[in-house]
This record gives sequence, structure tokens and C-alpha cells, in this order.
Amino acid sequence: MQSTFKIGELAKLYGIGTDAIRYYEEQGLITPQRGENGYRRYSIRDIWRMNVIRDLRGLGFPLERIRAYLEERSVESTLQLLDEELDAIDERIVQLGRQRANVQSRIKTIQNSQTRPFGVVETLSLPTRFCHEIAQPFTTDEEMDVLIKQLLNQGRERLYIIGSAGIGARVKLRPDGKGRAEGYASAFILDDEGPVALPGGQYLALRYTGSTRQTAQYLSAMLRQAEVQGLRPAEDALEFVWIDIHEASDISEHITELQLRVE
Amino acid sequence: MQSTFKIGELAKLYGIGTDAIRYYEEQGLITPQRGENGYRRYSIRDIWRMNVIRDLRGLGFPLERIRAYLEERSVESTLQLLDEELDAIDERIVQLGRQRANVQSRIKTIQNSQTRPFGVVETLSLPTRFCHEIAQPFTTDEEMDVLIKQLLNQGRERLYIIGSAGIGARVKLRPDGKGRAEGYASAFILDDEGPVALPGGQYLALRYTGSTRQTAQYLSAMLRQAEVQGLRPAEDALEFVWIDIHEASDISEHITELQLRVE
DNA sequence: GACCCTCCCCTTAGGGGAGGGTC
DNA sequence: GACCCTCCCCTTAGGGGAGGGTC
Repeated sequence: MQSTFKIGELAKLYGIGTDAIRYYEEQGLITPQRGENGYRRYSIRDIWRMNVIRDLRGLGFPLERIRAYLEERSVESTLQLLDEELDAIDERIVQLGRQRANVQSRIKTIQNSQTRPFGVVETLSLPTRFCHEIAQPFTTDEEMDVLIKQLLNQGRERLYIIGSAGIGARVKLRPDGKGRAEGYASAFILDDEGPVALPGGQYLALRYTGSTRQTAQYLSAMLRQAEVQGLRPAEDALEFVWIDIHEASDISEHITELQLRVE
Repeated sequence: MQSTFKIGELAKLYGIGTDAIRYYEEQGLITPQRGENGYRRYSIRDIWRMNVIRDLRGLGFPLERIRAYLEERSVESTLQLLDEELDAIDERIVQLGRQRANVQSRIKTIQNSQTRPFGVVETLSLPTRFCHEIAQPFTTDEEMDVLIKQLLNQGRERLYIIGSAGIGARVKLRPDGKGRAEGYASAFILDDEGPVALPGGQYLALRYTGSTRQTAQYLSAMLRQAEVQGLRPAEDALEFVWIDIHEASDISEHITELQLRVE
């Protein structure tokens, strides 16, 4: 069995580049002898280090950590290293599990947004929903983003924008109940653990595509429909933004839904 | 509501550094207006971009991917983005699950190595075990590392060094059966799916600490013990390295185990 | 005094040359 | 001709100055 290796041989043995091995040397993980010609000579006594490096790199340890370990190995420090790794893995798995649920719910929200009909007044029975709300009146779409950002600053973890489970605003009704007053009353994000309740009950709902400027006209249509059915608006209407500028640049893909609780 | 933000205000709103926002600009994700004084002015029309960036960074997307998404958003590309993310998460979770099992088994192996007694001949009944073996004779410890590396190149995934479930070598017996012949016959790594079988049956086993040079004398002791009990060696002995230079620099922590099948 | 500007250097773990010598 | 050597530049996503102007 040959007793020293050239860097290329070692690289082939470990399936890594020669640059990687030179980098390990630069970082002080392995220090080969040099031949007369200046070539690195890895003796068979160096090889176990490469095995440890390969092994711990495979577990994702940074080189600095491996260097420290190589300098001070003991049964105790080995167990400590592995314990740490186990904790890090567990934490990462929990985190990824949450992220997975998050992404999946976004996908579902967006897919749902595509299924129900547009331009039709539906009657829905909705449960009480909870939300984070910021009760600052505003008028343009763009202003909403700033308010939403402020909401996100409160309940950071579970709230998101793209494929949100429900970002929206309260649409003020005119005192005569026949249409929309100027501007929005507040912005909100649905969240089971939010502090504000949106009362459950019977709702009229209507979804439309395109610019949210159409809310006024669609709201009037809903109010007429309510009157026909002998129903009265119980409070201001809600405007949900299912697909907007965040998800689609083409405004014809945008989807807005109006919901109006009635009695 | 104010209609433009300075970079510091935006940074505070998003809980990131101003450098990060300047970097987003450099990468073409967001392009603010400039004031007469050269200060960046983020209009309320820019904010949604920050929300998307925050959102997708939180999912771990690289900036280049986010930039591309910002340029071409649609319901379809959004769903595609999220689907990709879901796949990446799933893959990572599977990977981490494997890694977790691996690390945990290493910990257990090392902990087990600490429990059984040293210097005592035990009688064990062992099942058939499988391994990867490289049948090249060698003499020194250091040479084993190279052979082990060659073994690792075959069954890359499940095999490892630190806290290995069983790395070892065959110890040749003298023809008269009274001790050890010079050198080792082969090196192996236990692995349920390995191609070579180590036969099950009755074994004598003995564990010792310190240098593996003591194998010769301990093996003689085992052979004498066998004779006393009226047992004959069925084949060459096995030497397992539970703790060696890979895990502990102090040789007194090293643990070697001899196993000898008897009839 | 707090905030903004533009350089410029630094971090991980190498990968990919260039230019020159060695087997 | 294949292999080795030593520079040197490049990648991600910013963080941390320095030196100078602005609110």
C-alpha cells in the first residue's frame, strides 16, 4: 500500500476538488508534508483527518467547528458535538414543518380564489372570524400596504402577504345605506388569534376581477339585491383582496371580494 | 398618512438594516426616487415590493429569484413559486429526518461503548451480521483508514466514521491457534445491506482500552479461556474499533473489542 | 446630533482561471 | 500531457466602517 498521496489522488479518493483540500490546509485542518518539488505529500497518518472532515462536513458543520474538534477530541466532546447537531436538526425540522403548513395554506388560498363565480351575489353563512385590525382611515390601495406592514409588525410569525388567508379593509356605507362612502375605515388581516372579532352570521358576498375601483358599483348592486330580498346591512361592508398587485402584475387577474353582513 | 419614506424609516418598519435596502436596490428589486439632496425617497407605491421581498425572503428565496418574480407575477407564476418551495421543503425534511436518525445512532453507539466491562471475556450469542469488506491485508492502524475510505466510496450514504456502528478488521490467527499472526487480513464496516456475511453463533468477546497493539496479548488470553471452556476458534478473530483516533485524541479513551466465534 | 450619501473591506467554502514549474 | 504550485478574482446577503454632506 502506498504510504503518501498527492493532492489529486486524495481529491479523487474523497470526491472533492483539490481546491477544497488546499482550503482545508489554509484553515488549519490538515497540514501535509512537502516534497522537494514543493508538492504536498499526504501521509497515511493524515488520512483519518480527511475522514473526520468528510464525516462532519456531511453533517453540515462549519470548518471552524471541525478545526476546533480536530484539536480537542474526546468521548465527551464528541458526544457534545453530536448532541448539538441533534438539537439543531430538531429545531430546523420544526421550523420547516411550520413553513410547510404556511406555504400549503397559501397555495390553497390562491387555488380557492380561482373557483367561486364572479359577479354573482351569493348568500353565505359565515362563522365569527378574528383579525388584526388597524383602524386608520385611508383612501388609496397603496396606503393599505403601509397599514398591512404595520399589522405584520405585530403578529410577525403566522402572517403573510402572498396567498394570504385574508387581507382586507372595511368599506364605509353611506348613511342612507344606498352605496359607498368615500374611503376605507380600516385595514385588517384575518388570524384566528387576532384580537378583533368579525361577527358571524348571514352574509351577502360578491367577487369581481380587475381594479378595486369597482367596489363602489358592485357594492350598490349588492345593496339593491339585499333590498329585493328584504335584508338590511348590519354594518359596514368588508373588502377582501384575494389576488392583487402582490401576486399578479396584470390587473385583470386581480380578485376582490365584497362581504356584507345582513339581517 | 405620509406619502414618502426615508430609508431609515423603511428600515425600521421592516426591521432590517438600511444596508439591506440599499442592497435590494443594487440588485434591482426596488428603485426609489431621489430627493434634491440625493436622499432615497420611497413612495407609497414602492411599499408593496418591500412586502413581497420580506415575505419571500422569509421563505428563503434568493434575491435573484425574487427579482425575477417581481418582474413577472401572475397567478400561475405565484403558484409555481409556492409549489417549488413546497417540494424543496419536503425534500429537506426527508433529508433532515435521515440525518437525525444517523446522528442519534452514532450517539447511541458511543454511549453503548462506554457501558460494558473491560478486560473480561464475555460469552455472547450474536446473529448473522453483514458488512462491506475490503480483503486487502494490512499491518498498521493508519493503513486501515485508507481502506475504510475506499469502503465509504462504495456505500456512501449510510456509512460514517464517528460513532460508527462497527468498523473493524479481521485478525489472522496463527496456524497453531495459540495467538495472532502478523497483520490484518481485511477491513470492514458493518452495514445491514452489505454483501458479506459475518456468521452468527456463539462468540467470545473482550473489550480493552488504550492502544490496539494490545490485540495480540488479549487475543492469547481469549484463546486460553476458550481452551479452558473446551471451545475451538471457528475462524479468524474480529477486531472492532469503537473509539479511536477519530473520536478521541487521548489514547487511554480508545476502546477496542475482540470477537472470536467458537464452536 | 441624528440621518443620509458613496466607497471599501469582510464573512463561507470553495470554483475557476492565469502563468509557470514538474513527472 | 497530466499534474502541481501560487496568486487572484468570483459567488450570497448583507454588516461595519470611513469620510463627507444634510436635517
